[in-house]
Amino acid sequence: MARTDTKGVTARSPRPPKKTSPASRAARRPAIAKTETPYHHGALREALLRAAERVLERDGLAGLTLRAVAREAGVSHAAPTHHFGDLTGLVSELAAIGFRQFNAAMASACDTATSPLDRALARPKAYVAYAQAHPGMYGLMFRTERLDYSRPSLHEAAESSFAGLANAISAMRQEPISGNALTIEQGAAIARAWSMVHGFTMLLLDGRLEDILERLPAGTTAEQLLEAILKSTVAARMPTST
Amino acid sequence: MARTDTKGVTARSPRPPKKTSPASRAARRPAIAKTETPYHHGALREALLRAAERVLERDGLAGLTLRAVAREAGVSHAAPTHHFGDLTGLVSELAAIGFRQFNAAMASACDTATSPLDRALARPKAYVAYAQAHPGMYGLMFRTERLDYSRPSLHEAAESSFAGLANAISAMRQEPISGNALTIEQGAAIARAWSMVHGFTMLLLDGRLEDILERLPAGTTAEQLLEAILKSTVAARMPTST
DNA sequence: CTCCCTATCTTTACATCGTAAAGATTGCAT
DNA sequence: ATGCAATCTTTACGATGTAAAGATAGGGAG
Repeated sequence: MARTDTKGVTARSPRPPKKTSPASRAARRPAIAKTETPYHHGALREALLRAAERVLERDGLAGLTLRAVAREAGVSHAAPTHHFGDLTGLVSELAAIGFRQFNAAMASACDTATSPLDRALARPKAYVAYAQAHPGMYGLMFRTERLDYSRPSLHEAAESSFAGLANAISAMRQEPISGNALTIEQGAAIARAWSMVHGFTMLLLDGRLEDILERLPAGTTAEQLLEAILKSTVAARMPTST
Repeated sequence: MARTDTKGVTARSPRPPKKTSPASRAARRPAIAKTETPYHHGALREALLRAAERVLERDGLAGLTLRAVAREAGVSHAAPTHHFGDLTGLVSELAAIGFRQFNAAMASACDTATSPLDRALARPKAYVAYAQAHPGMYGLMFRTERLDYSRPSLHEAAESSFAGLANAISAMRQEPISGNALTIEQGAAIARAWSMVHGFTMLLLDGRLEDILERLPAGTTAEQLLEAILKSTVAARMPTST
C-alpha cells in the first residue's frame, strides 16, 4: 500500500525520512507482475470515469468526490487531476456520458412507438424512466452547479439532447422547426414540455410527489400519475387525434 | 479576536500553554461594554438565521457553510451546533423561513388579481418571480439534499405551501378538493401545475432556457415565455372563459 | 446573599475534501 | 542509448463538519 489515502489512516503521522526510497515500490513489483498496478495505468481516464459512475450509483451525489473515485480506481488521490483538471472536469465528463446514455434511451424509446399518441407518450415516459433508473446520474446532469458546459463533450451531448426534444415537439405540432429561429408559440411548446417533464422528474426524485401519490386511489404509481398528466395534456393539444 | 476561525489564519500554529488564561477575555470586555460581544449572545439562534440568509444571498448555496455563518454572526465556528445540531438543522430552519416568505408572496399575489384569467396567471408568475428574486433561497428549498422534513417548522411551512397550490387548482377547476382523498384527475392537475412551474423555474435558474430564449424574437424575456406557456395551457383547460 | 447547576459559547482536535507543487517512473522520439 | 515529456505518487495546506472538553454567566435552591 504505497497509497496514502486509504480511509482511516491519519494523515498527520510522523513521516519517515524526507526522501522516499525509490526501491520500496520496485521491490513489491519485481518486473514479473504486470497485473500488479503498474505506475503507468495506460487507460486511467476511462477507468476513472467507470469508477466514478460506480461511486455515483453506490454512494450518490454526495459521495462522488475526487478522492473516492481515485480510491475506487485504485490510484493515488491526485491522479485524476492530470486527466480532468479538477472535480468540475471529472463531473462534467461523467455528465456527458450520462447525456449520451440518456439520448440513446430516448432514441430507442421512440423506435418502439407505433400510434401517434404512443409517440407522444413514449418520450416523456422514457425520460422519467431513465431518471428513475439512474437517479444519481440524473441528479448529476441537472442538479449540479459544478458542471462546465464549455467542455465540448458535455456541450455537445447536452445540445443533442435538446435537439431531440425540439424535434419531438416539431413532429407533434406537425410543423418543421427552423434551426435558428423560433416563434413564441414554438418556444412555449418546447419550454412547456421540457419544464413539465423535468419538473415532474425532480419532484419525483425528491419525494415531493409522495404527498399526492398517497392521496390517490391506493396503489397508484408515479407512472400512472404521469400518464394521466400526459394524456389530458396531449388530448388538449394534439391536432385532431381521435 | 479570541475567535480562531478568522479566514487565512493557519489552524496548525504552535499553540500557547494548554490552559487559556481566563483573564484574557475579561480584560478586553471590562464590564462596561455591553455592546461588545458578550459571552452569552441572548438571541444567537435568530441572529444565526439572519446571518445565514445574508451569506446565502451574498455567496450562494456553495458559500453557505456552518463556519461562514458563524463568522458572519461574529461567534465561534462551533456555536451554531448548540442551536441547530448540525448543518442540516441550520439549513432546514432557513428553508422553513424561505417557505414562509414564499407563501406570503403567493398569498399577496392572489389578492391583487381580479379576473379569473388573472387569478390563473398570478400564482405561477409570482412563483417564478420569487425564485428569481431569491435564487439562493429557492435553490436551498428545492435543490438541497440536506433538508430534514421531519423538522416541524419545515414540514409545516412546506405543507402549507402545498396546500396553497392544491387550493388554487381546486378553485380553477371549480370543484372542492377533499382534504385526504384525490381523484386521479385532481392529482394529475395538481402534479401537472406544480411540475410545470417548478421545472420552468429550475431550468430558468440553471440557465438552461437560454438556448430557447435567444432563438425567440429579440428581446423576449423569460416572463413573456412563461406567459405564453400559461396562456395556451389555461386556454385549453379553463372552463368556458372567453 | 451565596453557591452551584445548567445552558450557552469557545477552544481544541481530527477526519475528510480539493488542489497545488514537487518528486518518481516510464514510454517514446531522437 | 539517452533525454524529454507525459503520467502517477507524495507531500503539504487551507477549508469544512463535527465531536469533546473547557470557560462563562444566568438563575434557582439553600
